[in-house]
Amino acid sequence: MDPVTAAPPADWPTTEAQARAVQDALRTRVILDEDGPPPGQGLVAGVDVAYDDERDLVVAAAVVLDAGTLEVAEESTAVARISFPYVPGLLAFREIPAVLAALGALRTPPDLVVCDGYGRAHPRRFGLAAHLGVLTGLPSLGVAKNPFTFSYEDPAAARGSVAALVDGGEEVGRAVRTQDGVKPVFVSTGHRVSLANACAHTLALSPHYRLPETTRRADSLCRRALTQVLASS
DNA sequence: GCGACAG
DNA sequence: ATCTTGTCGC
Repeated sequence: MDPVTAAPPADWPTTEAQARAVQDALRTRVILDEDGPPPGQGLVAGVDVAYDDERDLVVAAAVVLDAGTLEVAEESTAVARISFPYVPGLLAFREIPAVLAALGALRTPPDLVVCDGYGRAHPRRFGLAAHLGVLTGLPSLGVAKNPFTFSYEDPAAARGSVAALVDGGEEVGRAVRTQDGVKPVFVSTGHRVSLANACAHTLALSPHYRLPETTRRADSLCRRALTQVLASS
């Protein structure tokens, strides 16, 4: 399937101050008191992006898996101009236009969206997963590969072990060991999903590798799509 | 003030 | 994120 083309909204922020103001306004819409869909059922979408800084391009992929079998149900991709520089804490403004377009190109909306990065674990409690959840209305969570600026105790070595991810004395996420003896991933809630459920989803989606199948699939798809785009221009 | 900092 | 081959180990 060819990538759809995306453009940011006319009022997309230009400065860091504007972007932080958008986060402060939208964060009030995050829903934290829902458990979210049950792990192992329904459709789960993984989203990720790949960049070409030279050509100022970002390619997003959405891969929908059957949560029970982890088989691919549907895939989509989208291309956009890079709409914001990378600034820690403002990652969403770089990725969201392309990701929204990829999600919008799906025939069936998923029951849950799994993002690369953070949700509630964020300086202003409004990382990529929370932002995407609010804009789509879909339950969402974030799985990051690094602890960012947060602190945590190393979880026990066994798969399934968890430890709190702490920011200013508050548990903003969890370090989750998805494979025996392998570095944990860092899970936080996005929108309409509890932290416990977010961790359960992450484990259910990671039977064989450190990262969830959703993000592995989305990562490889957006890289392939970027290569395609570059080859055909 | 300086350094660190999701992707 | 991205630049990048072989290589150590199960």
